Amino acid sequence: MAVLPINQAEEKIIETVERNPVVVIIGETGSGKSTQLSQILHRKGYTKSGIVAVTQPRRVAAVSVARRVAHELDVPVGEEVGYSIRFEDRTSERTRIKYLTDGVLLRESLSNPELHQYSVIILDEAHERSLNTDILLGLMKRLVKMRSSNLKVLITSATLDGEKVSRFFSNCPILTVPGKLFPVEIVYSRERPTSYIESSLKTALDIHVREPEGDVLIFMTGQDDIEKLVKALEERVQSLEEGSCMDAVILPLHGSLPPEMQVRVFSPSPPNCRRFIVATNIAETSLTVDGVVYVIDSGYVKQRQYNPSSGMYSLDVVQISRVQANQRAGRAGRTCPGKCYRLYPSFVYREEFPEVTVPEIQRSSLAGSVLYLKSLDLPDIDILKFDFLDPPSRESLEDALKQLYLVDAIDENGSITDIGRTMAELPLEPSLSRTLMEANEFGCLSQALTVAAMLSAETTLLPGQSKGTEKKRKHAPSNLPDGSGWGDHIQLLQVFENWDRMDYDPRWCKDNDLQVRGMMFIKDVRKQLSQIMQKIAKGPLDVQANQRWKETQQDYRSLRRALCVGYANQLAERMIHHNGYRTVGYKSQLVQVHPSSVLKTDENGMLPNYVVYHELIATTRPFMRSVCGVEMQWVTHILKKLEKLDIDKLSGGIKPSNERSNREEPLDLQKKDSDAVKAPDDSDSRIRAARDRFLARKGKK
DNA sequence: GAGCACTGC
Repeated sequence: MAVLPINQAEEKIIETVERNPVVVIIGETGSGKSTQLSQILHRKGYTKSGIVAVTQPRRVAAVSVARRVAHELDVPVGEEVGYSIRFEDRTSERTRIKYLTDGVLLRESLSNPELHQYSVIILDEAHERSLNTDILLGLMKRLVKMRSSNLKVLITSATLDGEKVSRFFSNCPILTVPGKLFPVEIVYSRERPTSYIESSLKTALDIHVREPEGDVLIFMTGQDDIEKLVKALEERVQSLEEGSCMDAVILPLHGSLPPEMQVRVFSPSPPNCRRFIVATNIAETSLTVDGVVYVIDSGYVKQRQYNPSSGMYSLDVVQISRVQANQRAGRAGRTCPGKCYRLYPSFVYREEFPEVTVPEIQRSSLAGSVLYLKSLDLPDIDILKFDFLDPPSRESLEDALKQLYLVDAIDENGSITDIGRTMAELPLEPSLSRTLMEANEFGCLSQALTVAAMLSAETTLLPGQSKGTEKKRKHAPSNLPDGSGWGDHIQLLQVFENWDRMDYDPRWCKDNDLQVRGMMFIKDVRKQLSQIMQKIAKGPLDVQANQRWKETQQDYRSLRRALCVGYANQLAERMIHHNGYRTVGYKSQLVQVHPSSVLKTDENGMLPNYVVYHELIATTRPFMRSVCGVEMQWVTHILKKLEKLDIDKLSGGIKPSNERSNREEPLDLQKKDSDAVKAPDDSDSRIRAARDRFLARKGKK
């Protein structure tokens, strides 16, 4: 075994850990921190009093690092060294070193808040700042105070941002371990490109003609641009004079590519052939492509962000951070010295790029996380004052409280209810966990379990809709069910029921353009949810997928009613005379049913008066994705609750009077929300009525 | 009448 940089620092690490409850360790790629830290502590006897836990943000990483360590210690996986990820617990009573995803550790701390079984907790890759890591950071801060005598916490980061983490943990020491990357030469563009597809194309061809062998990794923002660039590159490479340079293979790489296409990047390039990999930021951290010597960095990334005042997500192309730019450049120096071409001038990097990426906790809806924290019953903790490394905005926390109140997870004073406690046990977002509980009352639990599982992995439906085949598919009627007109949740239910009737035959998935792996995952999720529901009910429940499909009434009334209760925080009301909707409970927004929806109009061409939606997403316009028609009489209860809603009471009765009135205006100005997608102002009813008439006329034409 | 980056329990 080669000696890694971290082993040379072993003594220093041990000494520092023994004297301090928390230590920050900065180690670049190749330092060996993920595999060696746990072993160093194991050798020093830290596994005698408990388990050494190492968290990872991703499942594959947890598994592969655990395997590696087990191999180095020459033990079988699952014995002294094990791992635990969702659906797969490979640990035993003998396990001393345990790798796990941060989500699993969060679940464990729900049933065992002090995490007694662990003597050391290592939060690895903390610089990625995943939502779960950020919550764990806050919990660790409390935990080291409670268990100061018998718990060590190590936080590792790949960037020099350790100062901030150190300050968060009362100025704990920072150790730096060198990495093992080769030098990467940075080449900046002289000016900003007018089109970065063009610019990438030109740079890629320059490399191909002038530079010695080595693969090229190009970072783009999304599938569309990737496909355009791949096509352009293929044409241009072919037109190059034969024999003037080596051959070329061009490979796209992004998340919606089927797995068999993704793994193509792992087979090495044939001799005398250069590979061009055109990728999203999936190649930044999740997938490591070997053989890359050149990186082309567009300087942009597509990022999802949540606007708490409208309840809407948007997917925006934004500038990357300097940390991200360096991470991308580092991909060129893994096997030998490399080169990184940045398609932007150096002053843009220095003066415009933010230092670090905005952490996920400041870009997401926090309903689920807030419910989780409430269910931990942390004494004397007001959720608005929870100690986050980077606190989310007050607005975002208040939005979470409002959502939780509407689904009965907290009462009007902001205290968690029995319903909320049960919801927190389920690994689902609040709307779906609430739906399951209500469905259990209405006798349609088995159907709701299916819907919840399907929505947990929704991307599996109709994959690989490439532009070429799309038109054909539109005309070829799909064999899949249509939700009986009630919308997408019902369709998802019917799809799974059909598969169940085929005894979960993988061929059926293929015949219907459904990804087999995705559907298997859904089956696992459904099973897990069923087990948790049975545990909560302390007895057997009817959870068979197809228990009563023959008798199912065509209107799925009970299920839709359960969905209406669960999605009380995601309700929309149709405008008079046309099929646009306004959101209820948020700053009123004009939204449309997404065109991919199977929701049907009635004989007059009208959609239901009320729908609940799974998600609001602003792309070219604001859309509701996955909708379900609900009945007026179920909605009145929600409207009454909205009237009673008092956000100050919900936040714990503290009126932050001055602070709040001072802050609200500037916050609105700063907000980078869907103002870009201009929804008409709905405040004036006369304007609204006029617009309704106008749109209705337009509709008739 | 549109098209979504990436994770995770």
